Amino acid sequence: MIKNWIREKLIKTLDKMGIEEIPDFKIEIPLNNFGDYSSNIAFLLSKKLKQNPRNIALDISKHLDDKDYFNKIEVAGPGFLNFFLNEKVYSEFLFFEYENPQYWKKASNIRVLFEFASVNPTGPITIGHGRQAVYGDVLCNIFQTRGHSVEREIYLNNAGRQIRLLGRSLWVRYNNLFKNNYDIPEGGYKGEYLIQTAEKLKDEIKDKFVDKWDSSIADFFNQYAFEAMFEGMKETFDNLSIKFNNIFKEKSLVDDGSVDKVLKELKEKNLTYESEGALWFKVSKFKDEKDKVLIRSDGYYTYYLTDIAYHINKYNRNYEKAYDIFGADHVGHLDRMYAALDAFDIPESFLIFILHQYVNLKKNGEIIKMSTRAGNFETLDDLVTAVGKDATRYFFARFDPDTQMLFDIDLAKQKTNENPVFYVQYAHARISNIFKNAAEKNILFDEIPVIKNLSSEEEKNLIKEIDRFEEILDSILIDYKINKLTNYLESLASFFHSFYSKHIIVDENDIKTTKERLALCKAVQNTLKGGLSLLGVSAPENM
RNA sequence: GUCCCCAUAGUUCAACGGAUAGAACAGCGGAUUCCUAAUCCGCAGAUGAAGGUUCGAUUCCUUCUGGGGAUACCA
Repeated sequence: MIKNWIREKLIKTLDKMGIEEIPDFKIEIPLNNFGDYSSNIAFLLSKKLKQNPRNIALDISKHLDDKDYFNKIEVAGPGFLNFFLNEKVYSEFLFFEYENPQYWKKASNIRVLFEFASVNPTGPITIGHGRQAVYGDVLCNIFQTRGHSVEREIYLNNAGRQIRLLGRSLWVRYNNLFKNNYDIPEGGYKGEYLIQTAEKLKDEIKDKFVDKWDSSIADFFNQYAFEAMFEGMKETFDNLSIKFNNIFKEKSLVDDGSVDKVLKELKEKNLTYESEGALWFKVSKFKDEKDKVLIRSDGYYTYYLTDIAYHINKYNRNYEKAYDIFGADHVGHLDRMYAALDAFDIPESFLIFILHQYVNLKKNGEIIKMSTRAGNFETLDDLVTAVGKDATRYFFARFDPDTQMLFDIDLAKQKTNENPVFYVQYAHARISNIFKNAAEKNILFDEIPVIKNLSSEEEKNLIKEIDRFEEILDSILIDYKINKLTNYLESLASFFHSFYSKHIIVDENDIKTTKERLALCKAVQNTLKGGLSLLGVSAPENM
């Protein structure tokens, strides 16, 4: 990276000047005429050296004399160091890019687990869930490409209370088909999708369970409903190209005794007690939180209990780290989970929670609340059908996970051209076309030329922008804000479109410059393609 | 009440504590004998309020206001 190269030059220079303990300074791409790159180092040194920043900057600029690479080093304003680079630097970077087409990919050596999209399998995936599914998938892609061996896992709650409510709700719908009126239970699922499932079931078993109900019939309905819902989920994820390495079912933890083992150990450690007929875990012993129920007074295990067993299971699978991606409603879950891990001597650093805010939907100009239970929601499938996979994925990836997003459904479904994904894709397609055009004129792009004529603002901007790619990816590893990637691609595309409209790229009268510009186009295209592929969005040759 | 996120242009979003707060859409005005006008160029338009820290604050701290979430024997 060019930035790192300047950073090293600066550090060496400071060393030469006898300055020790160099603070963590910045190299930035400044606005307008403040050079190609600039640094704030002088401000940070000013306190220590008890000099005004301007003088320090002047001093550094005198010592940093590398005429081969810097055309000019300027001290500006209160003490910024502004670097004007020689074309040679750009040329070398482009050459490197060309020699290593996917230079941003790092070998995967850190084994991590990502859990995301663990929605309750009690109905169709909603648009709200779509945000998390896309978010998780893209984040995994970025971790994977920057040196992590990522496993994607989805956890399905198929053992607890809601699956029973779901089963019973299905049974009611099934009976309704035979004109038997039963009511959907309190807290049950009222969405119409269960009617369709009931119809399918009716075809299969006819009137076998009409007016009949016992625990084994309940098990049958629970299982049938779960499988049906899960099939639907898989299809939805498939349509968005979201795949999981592991599908982890809550029930397996009950069946293989993991949950009982957790209970036994907690009891042995004297970390549980009974109260009001329920079994509680002493969360307050570890965190400033209320104690929590593990087993309800009606005998059902809580989500919390099975989730403890689940995370112990994760830990025993020897990942370097486990990441849980949850919606904002899970904030309360964090400290409880850490308390439980603590009880089993699992370090907090093993588990990282990544929370994202909700999606608010706007329909017919009104903001609506979604509820799977009430049967009042918009499905993700409808959205994908209406606008396509690329636009859906790009749209969700585009928002800062920490902010609530307002999603205007009508707008999204109709005016798909408003989605900036097309802007980025168009830049890619345009470049493909340039190469087609060059080939038609028999200008071959075989090897990268020595860059000598790329000195316009547009060309330098493009190279600098390409150079930012790795930096953007790495910063996402730290703050998990994947919207930086879409921002970046839009910016790169914008620089390209601007360059394109000002310069003729394929020019038969100037083969030399043409080849250099083709090299630049190749690098832009390569980066666009790389970024889009991390987003799971296609990079079309034609539009 | 307490805790967690958020508040930027008419709208939807940007901006590792840096110089003149960027885009997109909407609005207004331009550009195509030449590689795709799904584009480009120009105009107009914004940091919720009040303090504080700093050479410098949209960014950090405090208070307030407004929105969302949590505070379940829901998951």
